[in-house]
Order: sequence, then C-alpha cells, then structure tokens
Amino acid sequence: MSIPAQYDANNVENKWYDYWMKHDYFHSEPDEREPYTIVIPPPNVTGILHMGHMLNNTIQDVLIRRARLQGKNACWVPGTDHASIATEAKVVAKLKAQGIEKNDLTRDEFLSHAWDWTHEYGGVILEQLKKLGCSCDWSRTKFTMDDDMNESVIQVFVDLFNKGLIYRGFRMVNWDPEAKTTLSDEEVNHVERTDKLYYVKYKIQNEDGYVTIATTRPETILGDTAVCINPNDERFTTLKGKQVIVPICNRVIPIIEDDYVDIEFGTGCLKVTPAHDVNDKEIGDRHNLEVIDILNEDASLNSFGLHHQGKDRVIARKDVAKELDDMGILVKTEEITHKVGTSERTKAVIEPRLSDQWFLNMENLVKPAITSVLEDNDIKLFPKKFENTYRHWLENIRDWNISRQLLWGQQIPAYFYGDGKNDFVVATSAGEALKLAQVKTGNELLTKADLRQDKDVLDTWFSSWLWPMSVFDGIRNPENDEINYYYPTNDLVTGPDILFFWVARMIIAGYEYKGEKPFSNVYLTGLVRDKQRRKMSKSLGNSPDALKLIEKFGADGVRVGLLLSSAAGNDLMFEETLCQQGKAFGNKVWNAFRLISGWEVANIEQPESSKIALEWYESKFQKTLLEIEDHYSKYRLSDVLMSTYKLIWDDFCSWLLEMIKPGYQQPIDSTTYKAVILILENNLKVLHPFMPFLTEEIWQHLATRTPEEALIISKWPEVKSVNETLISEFDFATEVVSGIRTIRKQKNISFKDSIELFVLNSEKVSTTFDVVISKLGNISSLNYAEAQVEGALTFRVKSNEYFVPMQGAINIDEEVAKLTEELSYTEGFLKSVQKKLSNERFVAGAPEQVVASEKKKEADALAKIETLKASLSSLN
RNA sequence: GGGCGAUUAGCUCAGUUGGUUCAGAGCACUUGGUUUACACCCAAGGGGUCAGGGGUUCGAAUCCCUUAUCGCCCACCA
Repeated sequence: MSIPAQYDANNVENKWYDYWMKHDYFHSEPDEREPYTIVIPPPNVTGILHMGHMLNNTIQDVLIRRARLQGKNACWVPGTDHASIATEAKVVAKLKAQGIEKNDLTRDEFLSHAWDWTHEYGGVILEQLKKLGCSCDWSRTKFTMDDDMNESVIQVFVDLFNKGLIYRGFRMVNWDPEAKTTLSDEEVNHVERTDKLYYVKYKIQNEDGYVTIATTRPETILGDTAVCINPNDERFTTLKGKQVIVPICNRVIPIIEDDYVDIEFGTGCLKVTPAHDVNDKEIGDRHNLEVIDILNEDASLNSFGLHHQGKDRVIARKDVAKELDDMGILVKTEEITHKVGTSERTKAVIEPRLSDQWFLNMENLVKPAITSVLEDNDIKLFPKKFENTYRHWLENIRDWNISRQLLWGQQIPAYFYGDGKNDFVVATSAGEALKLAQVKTGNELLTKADLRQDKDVLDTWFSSWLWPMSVFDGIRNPENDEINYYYPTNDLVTGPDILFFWVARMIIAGYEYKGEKPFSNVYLTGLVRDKQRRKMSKSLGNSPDALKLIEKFGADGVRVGLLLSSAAGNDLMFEETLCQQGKAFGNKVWNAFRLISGWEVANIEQPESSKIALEWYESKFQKTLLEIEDHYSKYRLSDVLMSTYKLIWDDFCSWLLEMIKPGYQQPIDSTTYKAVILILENNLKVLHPFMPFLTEEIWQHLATRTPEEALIISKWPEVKSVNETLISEFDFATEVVSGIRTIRKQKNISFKDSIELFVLNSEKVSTTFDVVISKLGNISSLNYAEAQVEGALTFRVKSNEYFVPMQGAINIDEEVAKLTEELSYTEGFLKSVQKKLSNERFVAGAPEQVVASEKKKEADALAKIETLKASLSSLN
C-alpha cells in the first residue's frame, strides 16, 4: 500500500493553503447569498503570533469555515492595529540602541523611522495566521493607519467635535512618566504595594505648636498649598483659620476645612497638593488653592524641588524624608499596604498630572450600548456572565481622554492660531481649518503658516472603535454597497481584557454612526495559561513558540489541541499534550481513510451486518449532527469538537468500520463501499472547520475533484430524521459485545477462537443486531435458549442473560460469588426504588413521568433478580 | 472597600427549569493485546461525602443561608 501509515501534516498543509488561495475561496464580494461576517481583532502591527492569537483566530476560522460550508457568503476581514504606545515604545528603543534620541528628531523624521519599522515587521503576524490555516479574505487586509482609515478617524473626530461632544479640558490625567504620555483610566492597573507612610510635623505660623500630617509621598510636600481638617473634628477646633509653614520650602499655607477628610485615618490632618493628587485637586478647586506642579514630564523634580531639583521622584522621596528626619520633624514611619496605579503598557507607576487634554463626553453616547446588550438582547455576550461587568462599566462611564502625547497615530485635527486656550479650530484638513479660522477671527489675512496643528495624537482605540465600519468604508461612504451588505457583522471573537477598551466602544460607535449594532454575538475567549495557571508571557518564558508547535503537531493538531478544552470565557491551561492528542486524532482519521481506500470492491452481496451497521451509523450521525448544531448555536465550540471527536473515533472507527470490515483479503461489496464513502465525506465536512488541511487532503484523495468541488466550499450535511429505536437497540448490542469481550479477557480466550453464545431473551430485544454481535464477538453460533444453560460463563445486560458454554473451565465458586454480588447490588437498588414508590408524598407530588420511570426501574430490577436467582440455583 | 463568578474523578471540564438519560466526558492511570487501518493503536478496568456546615423539599451537584479558598472587574482614602 502506497499510503503512509503516519499522516504527514507539514507536507500537506502548505499545499492546500496555496490551493485555496489560488482559487480565491477566501475572497468575498457582496452577492445574493446571506452574508456571514467577522472582522478580526487587529493584532499589533509589529506583533508576533502568540498562544492567545492562535486560540482566538482558530475560533474565528472555525466559525467562518462552518458558515462557508453552510452556503453563506463568508467574509473574514483581516488587518493590523498601529498600537500607538506599544509600537512607539519599540521604535524609541530601537533608535536608542542606535544612539538616536527621539527628542532630537522632528515629527516627520520619527514617523519615517516608525514606518520603516512597520514595513519591516508589519504583517509578519498575518503570515503566521496563514500557517494556522486562517481563511481570511486577504485582499481586504486593512491597517488602522491606512489613508482611508485615517480619514475615517479624522472625520469622526471632527463630527463629534461639531456635535459638542469632544472638548478640551485641563484635567488631572494618568501620566505615564516612562512613555511620557497620558493613559486612559482603562489603561491603568491598580497593583497592591507596601510603602512607607511618613508622619511629618508642620509648624503652626506664629505659634509654638505643630500639626502632624501623614503622607506616602513626602517629596510632594514641596507642592503643598494647604493643610486640610474635617470641620467636625473636635481635636482641631483651635486650628481653624490658622496657617502652617511647609517644611523645607517654608511656604506659608492656610489650614482649611473640608468634609472629605476622614477623621479616623492617619492623623486627621491632610496635606493638600492639588497638582499631584486627584482628590487634592478637587479640594483645591473648592477652596481656590494655588496649584504648584513640582514635577517634570519624566517625573523628576523641577525648580519647585529646590535643592532636590532634577532628582527622580523616587530618589527625591527618600532624600526629602531624610532631610525631614534631620530637621527633627519626621515623627515616625509605618508600613502601609495600598494600591498604586501602574501603566498597563510600561508598568511604570502612574503620576496624576494636570494637563490640557481632549475628552469625549460619553454620557449620552453610551445609552444605546446599554440597552442593546442588557435590555434588548440585540447583542449577546458569550458567556453571559460578562454582561455584569459590561453593565457596571457602562453605567459608571466617565469621559474618555482621547489624546496621547505621542507621535505614532492620527494627529489631532485641531489647529491653533493664537495664544488663547480657545484659539483653535477643528477641521478635516489644514485648508478647511484655515477657512474656519479666518471666519472665526474675522482675519482674512491669516495663512496656513499661522496655524499650528495640535501635537498630540489620538488614542489607538479611537481608530479601532470604528473598525467594523471603517474596513467597509462605512464612515466616509455610509451608504456604499459593502457596508450595507456586510454590516452589521455576525460574530466578534476577542478576549475579555478588551471588553471596555474595544468591544463596548465599537458598540457605542456603531450606534452613533450606523444607528445599528456592529455585531450580533461576542465570543469572549479565556486567557491561555500554562499548567501552573500562570499567564503565558514572554518574560516568564512559558509561552511555546507558536510556529514550532505548528511544525511539531501540524496546524490541525494545534487547532484541535487548543479547542479541546476551552469553553468560552474559561481560561485555557495549555500543555503540549493537548496538541499531541490533536495530532493523534488526525492520524486516526487518516488511518480510517487508509483502511477504506485499501479495500478491493466487488460486485457481491451486501452482508446483513453491513446493511444494518450503515443504517445505524446514519442515524447516529444525524443525532450527533443535531447535538453539534445545538452546541454551535450556543458557541460551545469545545463541545462541538468533542462530539465530532467521539463520533469519528468511537462510532465511526471503533464500531462502524469494524462492523463492515471485510475478512482478510476479502473484497467489500460495492453497496457498502459506496455508502461508507458518503459517510466518510460527511464526517470530513463536519470536521473540516477544526482540521481544514487533513480533511481537504482526504477529500481530494477520495475522488478526482474540480476546483468547484473542493471540500472547503462543499455543502454542510443536512439534518434528517433520527431512528431512535435503532440507536437504542444498537446500544444494547454494544453492551452484549462488551460482555463477550470481558469474558474473553477474563478467561484468556483469544479473539481468533470463535465461541458459542446462548441468550435467554427475557428483555424481548429485537434480533436486528444479532449479526453484528456475532461478527464483533466472533460468535460461531448465536442461539436463543429456553432455560439456563449449564456449564457456561454468564453475563447479563438488563434482565437478559447470556451464556458462553465453557465445559471444564467454569469455576463454580467464582461464578456464584459474581452472581451473589450482582444480586445483592440489584436488591439494594430495588429497595431504594421501592422506598421511593411507597412514599405517598412522592407518588402524589412527583410528575407522572418520573413515577412511571421509577416503576419501570422497579420492574427491571425485579426481572433481573429473577434471572440472577435462577442462575444461582442452576449452579447449586 | 464595593460588585460578580467559581469550587464536581489525578488533570481540564459537562451537568439547561430540583426527579427517565444523575453522578458524566476527554485526558491521565491500571491490566491484557505482534487480530492483516492506526502502539499517534485495540480491549477491559479502577477512581468522586459534587469545597465544609446548616436549611427548604417526598426528593438537592442543582434552590436558600453560612464558612473557607480561588479568580475577575470596579474604586480617590492620604
């Protein structure tokens, strides 16, 4: 036989991917068919494929391939995200390694380096997705900084500004001193830390006394502009209206009163530093306090730091504390555990900082996003539990800081023409801006040279929130054929970590710009972790190399490994043995094909056992198909896969093929052969979304196919009727076969030796599967007995009794012991059933069906006890 | 500090409105097996007080209360 016993994935996978690409099967154009659309969550343009991507994109490919097989116009739009902070950080690091400082470059120079980087590394990840088998429509590949995408973003900014929803505010923002940019609240992680809490005495002006304050950040003392007490704090009534002297800088500041201060916490006296704390800023606003910013943008101290100027805040903290101690006014320090905001991207400790930023008013925008998910169920989240966190976020949403102090991204289209804070216009181009500015100022002599565009760029998410629309040009041309056909998309597959960053905002944008949801279902994947439940990360080095995995197990094996145990929303504890299982499964399917293809077909009569076996499998297949459809409808892809896995491995390979397999060097009848080929083809269709390469390979081996007949574009099997009786009769037969195998094993009877079987058919089981039992049990003659058969080994299925005559080999004591044990178990079971049935409240209260089933159990048990007792007495 | 969710076999998880199918699956494990597709295989088998405690009910893995442990989200206590 020329077909190898081991399936070789590596040889096969490239071949079929090329074939699919060559015939444009992934490409989609609007037509009369029902569309099925997924937009990819765009990975970072310079990223490389990691386990999370593999899981995420395998899921999308399964969904898209199934839709394609169902005859829908399947369109999966790929693309990448410019990821401003991450990419800029990488470029800065690279330049630094070459001895180039970002600050020495002009904007254009820096952007040119960034584009070089993007062109060099960009899109690598998309090539890797191809290795995984992803059937994206590559002709639609988008990048969030493509010209048309940029235009969409700018157009939306201008529109929202004109609607009065975007405004400029001098606000306390989250400053990342590492990246030297602001972050949105969502990009800040609060991590628990132990720090020192310093107690410091401030001298009261013109008095001998002191007040003591507590702070974790003594360096900010230099920015203090008040000390605050609670007006109801009786300890401090004498302090009201007085002033204190700030240590080191000797500034005289007032003691003010505000309810914000917690009497219980610390000393009850709060130092107020409006420039460096959100609450202090609020108190400052209420009391008209001066704002003294003591930090530079890299979080080193500025001139207000006096002799500490230039030191990093962390160094300054220690030095100031030491100075206070030397002055004798550091009362004590204690350890305190609290949460500190850190940058999601750079891990740097966030500095609350006042600055001019652009904000988007979310208050009204968010409303349709709440009702569509939580009330109308227009958009469904899988798993549903995420609706709670979604609700919480949307109902407490704050205005979105959309500006970033970076260069890589869409530059904010605001043009300043004067020195005043409001001397600016917002427009889609400099030309437009000039016209607006001329009108606004009444100065027609204003030229482009007088305009200065805002230096900041927009938050990356301000472009990706438009993704489902902008990839179809739905922002610039809202009524074009593509957006009308593909939008709203169907499913979105992404991680719960960007539920707020991205998913919620896409929903918001969708309603604002299309008046419609962007997608109907959101499948939230879990995190891929290692066996010890640690997050997979580069720094831990516990993340396997995705491409090496594919090389080792084949893309099909990896896909199956990833999906075997990853319910929506559940983290996936990944280990390579899962891929090994996937690969083994592929090999199993391959060998089933190998067996079938090796058969010689002859025009001979179909054996009865084959006929009935095929009928049974067809019903079994239908029943499983129904299960599969149900799992798909609930996005339970692991269950779809497991059902398919068991159908093919157990039902198809272990049962059907064994039942129809002709004897050694015997040909198979053509009726059975044709039927089993059709069955195999249907199996391949159902398996194709999970193992696209293997299934296409076998499919093409089974017959000569034209490009129009490729598996990838074939028809998903139709759901037909299920013969339940046949299935339950078969289940009974398998138990009989198992009984026979057990006896063979216990008595070391080789399968090659045929045996006799007698049946006491008290169950009145149909004889349909007798031929199957005979074949699979290697039974020389299957006989129906009227009474117990002497000198035989026995086993029971329900209340049927089976005898394998075995003269001389019977150990009476063993048989008696076995029967006695079975009897006592059944009697115990009977007792519990009867107890239930004799309980009047059960009989009265339980549904009829339940009572009937208990009665059936009782009857079955009674019958079985009869058989057992008869057997026992025949042995004695 | 507030909210949400979880806890079922060694591991990863199913278990839909309490009652045919309720104690399950896959893997792992044990024992046999050179049966002419596959040892990436075949067959048989062991294994769980359903986290602990209490309650409701004729009946609880499932509903309620409570304790413990874990996870996630949100939050400005110096």
